[in-house]
Amino acid sequence: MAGRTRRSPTLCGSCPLRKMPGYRPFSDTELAFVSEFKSGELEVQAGATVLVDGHDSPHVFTVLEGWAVRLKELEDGSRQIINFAFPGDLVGLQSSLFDQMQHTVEALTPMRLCVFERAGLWNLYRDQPGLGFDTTWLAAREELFVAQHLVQLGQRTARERIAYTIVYIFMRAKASGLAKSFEFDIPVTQKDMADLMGLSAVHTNKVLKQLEREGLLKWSRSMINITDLEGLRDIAGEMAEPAAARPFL
Amino acid sequence: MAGRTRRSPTLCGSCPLRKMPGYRPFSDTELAFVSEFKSGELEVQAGATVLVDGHDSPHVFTVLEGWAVRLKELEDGSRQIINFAFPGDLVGLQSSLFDQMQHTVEALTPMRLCVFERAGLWNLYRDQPGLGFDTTWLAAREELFVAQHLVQLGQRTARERIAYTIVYIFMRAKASGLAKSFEFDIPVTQKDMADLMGLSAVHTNKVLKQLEREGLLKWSRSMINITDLEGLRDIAGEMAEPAAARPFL
DNA sequence: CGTCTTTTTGACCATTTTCAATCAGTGTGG
DNA sequence: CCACACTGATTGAAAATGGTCAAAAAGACG
Repeated sequence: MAGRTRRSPTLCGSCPLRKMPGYRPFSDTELAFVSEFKSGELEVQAGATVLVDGHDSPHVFTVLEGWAVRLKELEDGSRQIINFAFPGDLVGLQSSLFDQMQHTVEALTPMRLCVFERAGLWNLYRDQPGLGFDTTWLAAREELFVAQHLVQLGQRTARERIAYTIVYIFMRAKASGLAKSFEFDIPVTQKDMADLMGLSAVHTNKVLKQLEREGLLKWSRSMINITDLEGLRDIAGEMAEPAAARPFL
Repeated sequence: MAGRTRRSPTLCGSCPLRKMPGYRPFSDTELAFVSEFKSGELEVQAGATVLVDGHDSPHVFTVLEGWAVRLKELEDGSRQIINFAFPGDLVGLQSSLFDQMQHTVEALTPMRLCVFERAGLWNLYRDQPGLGFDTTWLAAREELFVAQHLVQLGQRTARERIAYTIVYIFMRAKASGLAKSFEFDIPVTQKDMADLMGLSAVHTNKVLKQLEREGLLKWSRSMINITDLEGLRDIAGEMAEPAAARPFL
């Protein structure tokens, strides 16, 4: 729960996400509502825990900057990453709907998150049906992504899963402005990738090295360079993503 | 897409689900809205395909009676079951939100589904914010279930996954009135269980037999008898479910 | 009954895990 | 600036969980 309120909160009117292509623009009344709804900004360091499994939170957040993971930790110490959270993604909705988080949210990079009072969520549905609709859209898209991950774990080989993960991360990072080209910062360890795809870190490394030998990618330190996206896509298989401009709060 | 309109559609006012414990009751205006929103009823046979992956559907459905599976079929013929759909569950929302289904929905038993026009969904958000909220609730719960499955596939052994699945099915079937006691009809083949938990049918069978030898359950034909729920729970591990009374449309 | 699907079992195989060690990169304090 | 510590990456060898193949048994259905 490390973090502090920021000195100069971003104004919704000049929200950097709204300028990005692929993000649905707001109407004036929506903008006014969200500006009012937003109660603050949370800034956390890399590695910080934003939300804790099993706990309640009075807030919902929208990622403004940075990457996070949503993950589940088991008693035996193993962990399963459920998905990443990128800018524009909502985190903590579970807490508002079910009174308690069912997973933990951890920052992979320094992050800034818009803070909303859970209590105000109801007003959103009442006053801004379009934003209510958007919230459902975001929740359903999240389900879609998790289901796609499930398909990988259930039916595909380690090689396919790894290729899928690379393409998935690239696609999402690109869409959220965190990757400008085929070479980009990836604040994800090989262990993280292993924990996402249900593999051991050792085997993940072996497969990655093999893909590297085949000239598909190059991963050094926290930088990845995708040298053959089409090749990776072929291995990865189907990668559905909603076409429409995505909403966000 | 087999199915036909039913002779005598169920009236929302006398919806059997509303009488079930654990289902959130409607207010009068909500009831009136949904009665109007409901445009028909779809009755299908066991094995019928309700919604097809990759296709668009002008409808959203609420399961009124019966079980379905939501699944993804791969090019190589393998399939991954994403989740079951029980009475009260919404299916086809993806089609309304993303213009196309990202999975197939198949009936496991004869089913009846309430039909809603996708075009009317927007009115629901506008006129009945509470129901809009409920729709988000349902979508988020679905994500929660899929994430729980993901954790099983990623981190747990075959034995644990099978025990988890049995308990999960029991819990959901009980809550939706499809299981009255520890012994109930289970219209799920061992292959289905395998396809849900990312295992082979052969290994699934071996594990099930082992659990049977240990006196935890008995599964003959399409009937399952849970003889030691606590034992299964111990193996299954954490089984989160939202406590609050669930909404439905 | 005869056919089809599903379940069951045994034998063998292999993808992936676990274990063990080394190496590389990064950060810290003296 | 260097020794030390720590985390993450890399590699090889051994072990194992779970998969594939094959075939028979048991239901289900017309």
